[in-house]
Amino acid sequence: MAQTRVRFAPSPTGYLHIGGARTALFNWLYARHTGGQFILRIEDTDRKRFQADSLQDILDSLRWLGLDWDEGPEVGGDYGPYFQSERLEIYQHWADWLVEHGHAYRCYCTAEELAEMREQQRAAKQKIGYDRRCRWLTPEERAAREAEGRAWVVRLAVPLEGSVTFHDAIRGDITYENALLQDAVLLKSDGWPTYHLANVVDDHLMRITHIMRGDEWIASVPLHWHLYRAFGWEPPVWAHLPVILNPSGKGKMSKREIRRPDGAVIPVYVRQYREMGYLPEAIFNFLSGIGWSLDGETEIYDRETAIRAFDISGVHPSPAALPADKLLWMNGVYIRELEPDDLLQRLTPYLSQALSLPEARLLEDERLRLLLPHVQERIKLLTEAADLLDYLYIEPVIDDLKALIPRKTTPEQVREGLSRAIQALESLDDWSEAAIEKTLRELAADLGMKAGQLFNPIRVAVTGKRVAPPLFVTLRAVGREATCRRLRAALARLDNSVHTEQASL
RNA sequence: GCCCCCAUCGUCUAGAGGACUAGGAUGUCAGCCUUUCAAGCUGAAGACAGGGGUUCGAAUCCCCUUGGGGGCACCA
Repeated sequence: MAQTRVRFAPSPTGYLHIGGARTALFNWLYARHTGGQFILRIEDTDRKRFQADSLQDILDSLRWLGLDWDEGPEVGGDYGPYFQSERLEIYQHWADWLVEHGHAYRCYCTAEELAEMREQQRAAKQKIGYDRRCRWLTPEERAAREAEGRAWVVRLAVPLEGSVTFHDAIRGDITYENALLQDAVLLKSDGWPTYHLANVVDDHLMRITHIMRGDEWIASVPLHWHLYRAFGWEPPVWAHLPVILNPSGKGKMSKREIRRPDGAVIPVYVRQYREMGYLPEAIFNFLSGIGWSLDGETEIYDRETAIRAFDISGVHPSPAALPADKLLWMNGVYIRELEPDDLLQRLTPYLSQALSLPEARLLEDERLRLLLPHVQERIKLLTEAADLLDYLYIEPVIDDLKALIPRKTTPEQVREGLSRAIQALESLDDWSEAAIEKTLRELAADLGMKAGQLFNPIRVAVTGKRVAPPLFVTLRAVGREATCRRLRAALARLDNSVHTEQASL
């Protein structure tokens, strides 16, 4: 059997969508599984919707996910060009060919005429659709219109009767009545092709063996089928992937950012996931599990494992809601599996941005390395790390003094605890975790307080947060001087508040 | 409106007529651990959309209903 050749054919009308990424991923997996080629083709025939920065985003996002292409932009290949905008003569040639062989015809209708036709159809409650008026033009009528210099499009002359049955590798046989089909436009009046023509011509010329794409394309397969037949070409294998639905399960995944009832933002572009601190390997793993599963048991697996196991026959046809909470969990799993150095490398750009610090300074900061393992098991997104580390670089602000007072603890106890902690820590010779722990535990016992009653106020005083990495390593990282300074500051605020806020405390 | 596709826990899924008392994961809840929060460990609740067939036997096959999704452009 000939080598497998699959393609991902995005349109540069927007950033790479998560659903598009899944389509690309499945194609890529199949190419790698079969040892075939994965081709990237840019379908830029819609000049109205073209967005200049989207092409770069698509390339960047695919590379970020590790979906490398064997032929396509910036890579080349033997079947180029890979931009449809550079293949216009090819489409025009084949459009002419179809007209000459009676499979297509020139239609001279203007947009106004078509609008009027639809209006009449609506009024008469007839079926809406092109009535093929130009299909039946006599040679004389045609010549007259050409002589007038009227603009024309090329339309496919679909059979009026009969039906098409084609096979879908995921869904089986699907039948459409020809009578329901439109004489679709193949070549626009500006000489550019529509999707239908360009797609069929390119897939054939590029020797594509399998078409895997979103199932919103199913309805246009009959048209393509007729095109292949008119050309006398062998159609590839079709496999229509289930669409990804919104996390709510309602409707196809939005094209733009969506918001959950609880206010959480569900990103839809790959770049948004990257910005939020998702790992590419987590996205890869996650996406592969929508509409396909490795074995029904294993959730976490690497790309080699997925490549080995992937097959079109394992793709199941039903639409799936994007399980956003599962992705978050999975990202946490991948973060926890990272080697410390790797984690630091990946974290640095996010920290640098959040804390406005140069990356170099972060990379050489030993205190960061000390805290890193503890941050690692507490974050599910790379962007969450800053909140667990910022007190290393900025003096904490305690907005709410109540945060200093644990439950079942009096302000007096806290004041006593902080005050004694300062004394004990200032005179501590050995600023190690073990020594700090021993000191503070003994102090708590001495004061007759539970560990938390003493530790929690210290945590808040030193980090400004109720939630932070474990206390002793945190104090070690922050350093004796800063620790004691912050404890004193907290104590002072507490003393100060006795007069002004006593009632509320 | 017409056409097409789809249908297992809230969600992602396993399930190719008997191995199903329907498995895994996530999420939720409870407990343990514990200096906070996580992580980890235990445990619990939670699904074959409904109705007809076919068959000795149906989550699995067929039909209908219902529900969901998609398509009907000189967009892809």
